[in-house]
Amino acid sequence: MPSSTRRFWLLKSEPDCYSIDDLQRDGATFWSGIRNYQARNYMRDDMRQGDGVLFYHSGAEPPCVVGIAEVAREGYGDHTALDPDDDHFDAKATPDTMIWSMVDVRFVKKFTEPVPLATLKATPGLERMVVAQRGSRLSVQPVTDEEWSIVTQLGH
DNA sequence: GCCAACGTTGGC
DNA sequence: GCCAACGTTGGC
Repeated sequence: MPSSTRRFWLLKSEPDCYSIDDLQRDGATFWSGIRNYQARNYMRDDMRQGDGVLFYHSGAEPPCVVGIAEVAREGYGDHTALDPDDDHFDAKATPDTMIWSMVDVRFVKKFTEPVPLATLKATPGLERMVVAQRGSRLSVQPVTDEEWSIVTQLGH
């Protein structure tokens, strides 16, 4: 795929842990703590600066897409894996291997209308969206151009 | 709080 | 390499 093509993603976060309001306050943040290989691979290999990100609140009532961010820095080593005091410490990670990767994301906008999961599931064109699939636990997900267009229109 | 779905681990 | 057991995620 040409590097000029902008792609789209969905990042999950529990709002009690890190919410869209936290990102708005911070402006940007490093997306650390991902400890799933598929999610890691997307961040390490596929996410490009400027890619669009749907910010999703999991564990919220209701769970919903709450806004937009963008990739501000492409994949690099997640240093929190090296810190024994960190919740996401991984004894297998070393400064040489790192193992885990993260990206930086920058706040773009908060939706005026959050888009609940139930709406995603009920909206034509979003049937195949990863987050709408039963048992979907992946916290970093690809989003198609069409899905991005529909969801960002729904959210405003 | 329940539990289905999923990813990972480890015995064999 | 299989697969049962386990821990975690996350909707409901």
